Amino acid sequence: MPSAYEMVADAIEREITSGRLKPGDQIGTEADLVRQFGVNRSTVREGIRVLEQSGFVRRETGRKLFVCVPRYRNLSSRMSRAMIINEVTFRELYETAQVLEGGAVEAAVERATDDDIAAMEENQLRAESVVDDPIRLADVDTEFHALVARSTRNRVLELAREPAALLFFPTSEMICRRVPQGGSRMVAAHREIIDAIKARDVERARTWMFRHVRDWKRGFERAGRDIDEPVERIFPKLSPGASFL
Amino acid sequence: MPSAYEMVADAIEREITSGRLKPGDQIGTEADLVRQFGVNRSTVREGIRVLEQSGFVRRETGRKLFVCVPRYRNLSSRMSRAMIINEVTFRELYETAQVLEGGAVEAAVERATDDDIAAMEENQLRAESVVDDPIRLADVDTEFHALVARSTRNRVLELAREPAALLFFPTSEMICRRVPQGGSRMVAAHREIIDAIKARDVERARTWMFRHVRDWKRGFERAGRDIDEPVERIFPKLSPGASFL
DNA sequence: AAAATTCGCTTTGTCGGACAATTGGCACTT
DNA sequence: AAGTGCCAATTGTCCGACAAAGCGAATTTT
Repeated sequence: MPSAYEMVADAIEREITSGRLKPGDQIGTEADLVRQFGVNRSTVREGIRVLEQSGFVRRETGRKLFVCVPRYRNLSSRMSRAMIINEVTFRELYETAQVLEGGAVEAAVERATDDDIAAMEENQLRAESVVDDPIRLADVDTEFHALVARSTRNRVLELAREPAALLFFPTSEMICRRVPQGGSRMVAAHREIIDAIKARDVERARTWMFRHVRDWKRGFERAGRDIDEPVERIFPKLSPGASFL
Repeated sequence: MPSAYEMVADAIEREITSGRLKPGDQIGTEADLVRQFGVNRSTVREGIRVLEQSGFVRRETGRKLFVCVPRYRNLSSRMSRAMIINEVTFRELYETAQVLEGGAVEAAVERATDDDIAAMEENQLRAESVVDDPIRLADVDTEFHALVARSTRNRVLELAREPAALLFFPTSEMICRRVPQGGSRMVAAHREIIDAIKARDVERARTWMFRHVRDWKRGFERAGRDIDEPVERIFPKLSPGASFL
């Protein structure tokens, strides 16, 4: 027997997943829902919290409850935190990065538009200008990979890599900070990858992405870390600068 | 300024992510939290709903609030629903499946234990026995891929594929039902994959996984579907039989 | 008349208290 | 010691209330 607040949340969620409520639609006020479901406002509010947390509805600055397309960021960030608690190791992260970034760059070679490439070039300019600033460089690197992923025009793939990607940044930052020439190698790899995408050269793109990710692992090892160590609290907090996502 | 219930949720979440509260630990009663945070019980309860939905805490049949390792199933299923609402296409699903299942089988070749292989063999036996029952076969197929993923000993990779995998099942079922000999081809492919894993033959494993996934797409096409069609409501409900996940 | 301001209504966030149902633990019985 | 029944604790839900913040409309100002 599901409790009342669960029924409220489920009922509204069904309205959304079934398409009867579409993104952008407004949901009634709390008082409306009270009347609609015949439960107390406290109960309605608990149901709303569930939906809000699920990402199905959003409230904007204390007002107006409206349906929204669940933005992945929420879910991804929660998955990232789940991974931390589960004490996943750097090795797991690395291996997954090879698979996902390799797959992403392959699809990007196939589908990247001129706009996508322009965005990467712009990113590259910024990368070159902050090559000696570990924090900024790690941030730019994270963005670079997100740009590659977006170029795939594949939201499922983009989504699949995001939880892990959120954990890339903090480690990248640590690596850039501790490994001399890590920055220049990174920028050089990006250059090759962009050129390979431009030339629609899948093999070259995969090769350089592979090297780039392998460098990332080597940097991690040279920084004196054990790759079988949990990524647990290697970093202070989750990607403070990844605001562009 | 964050609202009170958010502060409660954040505070408890920090206790968990920082490691001060460990999985299995009990969190005080609602009354305790009321005293601890100096807010009303309704407020505490809203905060608890948020945490519960995030997967950080769980309540067992109306009692005892305890910290738990966020189990991915919740998050994955939510991501799947998000993908449906975003109207991802079969093509996106297919492309991602190639990347992820290919990567998974490669890691599985490297790390599968005897137990893993035994589980796959057992799964294969069941597959052979239900080769003409589309629903059961699709269910067994989903389990097969989950077994491969588990063999990787890579929770990040396992997690990355799960949201997409939850969408595989319903389409598999449709394909098995509509394409004659789809079942036998599937069983044959599984056989090859298992043998390749046993033989630690990466190339063969990748090749057959690739064929297997490609068959899946072909089945989809032969069933008269357009692969650029949103997977929206191809299926009635989300994986009713995937209880083993 | 157009723009700015003020006033009031609505809605949210929070609070305090209340009650039935369920559960856990404890004392009591066998 | 094991089983049983009672009491206290706890949860789910409800009711009513209030301050703060936003929105709209009426009003005032330019």
